[in-house]
Amino acid sequence: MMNLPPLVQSFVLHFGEMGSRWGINRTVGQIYALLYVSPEPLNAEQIVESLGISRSNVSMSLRELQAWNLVLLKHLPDDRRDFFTTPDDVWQILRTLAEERKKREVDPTLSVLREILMQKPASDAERHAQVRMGEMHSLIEQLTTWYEDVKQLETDRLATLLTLGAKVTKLLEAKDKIVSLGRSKRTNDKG
Amino acid sequence: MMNLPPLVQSFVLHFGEMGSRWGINRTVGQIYALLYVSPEPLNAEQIVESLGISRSNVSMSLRELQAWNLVLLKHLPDDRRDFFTTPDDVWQILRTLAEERKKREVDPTLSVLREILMQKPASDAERHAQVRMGEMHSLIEQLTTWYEDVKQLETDRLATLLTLGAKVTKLLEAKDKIVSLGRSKRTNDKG
DNA sequence: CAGTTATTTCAGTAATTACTGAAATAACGA
DNA sequence: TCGTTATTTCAGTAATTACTGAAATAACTG
Repeated sequence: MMNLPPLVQSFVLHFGEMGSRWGINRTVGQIYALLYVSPEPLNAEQIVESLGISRSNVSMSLRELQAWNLVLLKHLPDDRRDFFTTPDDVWQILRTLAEERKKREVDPTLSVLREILMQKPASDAERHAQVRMGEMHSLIEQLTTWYEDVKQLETDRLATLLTLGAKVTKLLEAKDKIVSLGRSKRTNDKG
Repeated sequence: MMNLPPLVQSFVLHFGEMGSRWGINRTVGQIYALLYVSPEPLNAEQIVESLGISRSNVSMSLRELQAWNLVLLKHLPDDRRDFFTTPDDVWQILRTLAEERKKREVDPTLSVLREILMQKPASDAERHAQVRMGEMHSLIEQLTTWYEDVKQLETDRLATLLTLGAKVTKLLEAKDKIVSLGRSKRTNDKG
C-alpha cells in the first residue's frame, strides 16, 4: 500500500502517528513528511501512489498544509499540474510553525481573556476568577512580546541567541551577585 | 446544564473549545479552566454539578489532568473525598506545560530521527532524506538544549530574560557592528 | 465548441474519540 | 463483619473527525 524506501517510510509513518498530538491528522502529517524529505516537488498523483490514499484526501490535506503555510506550490514549464514542496530552510519552517500555532492556539485565548477582563465582576467568585485570568493574561502577554521580539531575528542571530541561552543566564547571575554585594556593603555601612 | 457565574462560564467554555487545538478534549479543558479560577479546591461532585457532565467523565478527565501534572490533589481533614486545584503560580504552570508537551510532542520525534540517522542509506533518495532529517534533528537539538538551559531558571530570572529578549538582540547587533568595523579597518589597512 | 486532464467539492461512510451508566473496587466506620 | 460513601473501570453508545468515490468545476487543447 505504501511503497517507499524503508528509511523514508519510518519517517512518514512517525509523522502520521504524531499528527494527532500536533493537532493535525495522520494524512496531513504523512504528506508533510513525504514532501519534506523528497528531493524534488511532488504532484498529487505521486502522493496518492506513495501513501496509498485517495485523491480527494490528498487534495484536502494539501489545502490544509497550505492554510498552515507549510507547503510551497511549484509549477514546471509545460505542465499544468501542481507540484508541492516544503521550504528548504528548517529555520524558516520553525518560524512558520511558531507563527501559525500562536495564531491558532494563543491569540484566541488572549482576546477572550481581554474581553472578560473588561467586564465588571458581580460577585466575590467572579472577582477572584478575574484576578486569576489577569495573571494568565499578563503571562501570555509577556511571552508573546518576547516572541514578537525574537521572531524578527535573522537565522544566524537566532542561532546565536539559542546557543547563548545559558550564558545570558550566567551573566544575569553574575550581575545579581554584584548587586547583592553592593547591597550588603551599603547595609554594613549603615550598621 | 452549566450553572456558573457568566464571567467564569465564558472562560470555561473557551477552554473547552480550545481543548481540541491544545491536544486535550473539551471536558479536560473545561475542568482545568474551572479549577484554575476556583477560589478553593473542588471535589468531583462539585465539578459534575458545575459542568453538567457525568461522574465517570470527571473521573477520567481528572486522571488525564493528573497525568499532565496540571492538577493538585488535596485533602481536607475528616473528609475522605479528593479535592483538586491547579498550582497558584502561573510560571510553574508554564514550566509544567512546556515539560509535558516536550515529552509528548518532541522527544519521540527526536528519538525516531536519531534511530533513522543511524541506518545506512541504500539509495540516493534515502541519502537525500537522511540529510534532510539531519537538518531537522539538529534544529530540534538546538532548541531542546536551549530549553533545558532556561527551564532551570527561577521565575524572576526567567521573567528578566524574557523582558531582556529584545535587548540581547540589540547587544548582538552592536557587537556585530563593532566586529565589522574592525574588519573594514583592517581591509583598508591592507589596500 | 467538444474533449482531455487536473483539481475540488461534498454526501455518505468508516474510523476514531468522547462520554455515559452500571457494575466493580476501594476505603473507611460501626 | 456489613453498610456507606468515594472513586474507578469498562462495555456500549453518541459525537466527532477522517476518508472515499462520484460528480462538479476549472483550465487548458485542438
